[in-house]
Amino acid sequence: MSQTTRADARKNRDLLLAAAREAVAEHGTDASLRDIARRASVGIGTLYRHFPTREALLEALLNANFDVLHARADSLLASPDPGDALMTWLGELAAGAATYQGLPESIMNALADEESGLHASCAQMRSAGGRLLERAQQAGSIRSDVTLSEVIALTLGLAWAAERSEASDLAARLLSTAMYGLAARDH
Amino acid sequence: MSQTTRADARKNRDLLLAAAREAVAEHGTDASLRDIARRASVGIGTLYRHFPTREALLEALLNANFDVLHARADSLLASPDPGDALMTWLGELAAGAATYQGLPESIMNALADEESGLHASCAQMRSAGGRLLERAQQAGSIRSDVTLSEVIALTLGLAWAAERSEASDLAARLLSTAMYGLAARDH
DNA sequence: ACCTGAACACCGTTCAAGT
DNA sequence: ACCTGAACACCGTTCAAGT
Repeated sequence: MSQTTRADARKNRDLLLAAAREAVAEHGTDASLRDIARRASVGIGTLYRHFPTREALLEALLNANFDVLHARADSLLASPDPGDALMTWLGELAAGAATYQGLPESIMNALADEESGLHASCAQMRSAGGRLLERAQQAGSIRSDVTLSEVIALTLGLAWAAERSEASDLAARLLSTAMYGLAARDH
Repeated sequence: MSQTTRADARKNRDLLLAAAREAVAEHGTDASLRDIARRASVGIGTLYRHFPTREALLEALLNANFDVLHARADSLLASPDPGDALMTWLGELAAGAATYQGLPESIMNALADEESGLHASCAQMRSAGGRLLERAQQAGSIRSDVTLSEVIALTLGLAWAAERSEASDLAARLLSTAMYGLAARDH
């Protein structure tokens, strides 16, 4: 990353990331690390030197995706309907988690484990959603007794379920159903 | 199983099941098969002879649990409130799926894969829930556009999410929230 | 400073050899 | 009919030896 990085190291890092992207696309989040090193034509030790854990590798892989989700949350914060804004964002979270097989699980695990190399990214993502949730609750469109962690867990749980299903729109359908459950009612 | 089974084979089967129960309780659904054979003081080949796949072993392990769930569905079919009955049963499904770590995933996979040794048990369980869902929909307490597979996927997804969380009541909380979403509304 | 790959301790699964 | 465990092809992870 820094400008003092040796050119060969920098190149290996890039090769590893490209190989990882391929392998994870094919085999999901728990793709073989050995296989990734092989694809990158690099020793397995080199992979470990650049990415000490699988989660650190995933973090590098998903960086851009998290940034997009974060930016989306910020822009949705300015949209007129707070309830719709949250719903839209959760839908994008679910869609993003469907990028790679096993990703909902990786994110969920990372949120629960502060030591995970993926924790910071995920926690930041969650916080971004938190602002949308607060706004929706203050606007009275979402139940006030519901927690940020619950909303995220719900969304990732549905994304997880959708992974193991032929119905490609399952996540969206389940999410929209669940949103009815999250809606505040005045009776 | 049959009465012509040799006594030693029968004994090994029982030893394997007891060992599996222990190992799965400790390490979840993907406990090491080798470790199970070791705990049973049996060759790894013997495990494979009795249970050709991990799913077949799980099936034997979970048999009784599925029977209970099935019976519960039947008895709840006679309860006065169809909506409550479904909710209660789904709650018990979620609780049952929390028996072993990884069980929601095993069930979900089995439902999606007809070749799985666990498929029949799970499909039967799902059907039992189907009768409760139909009744609740005919009574007008559950939205009619919702599918049996969706309701099961929703429930297992929430049970899965609850696995990775400190809040022990998360599954129940999420499920009750989701049930609001499943409720039919007359406005 | 970085890279390599052998080495270690595990897997799941099969199958020839035994009783 | 059933049991055994060596054998095979994989893992993740570490670390001495190299440049």
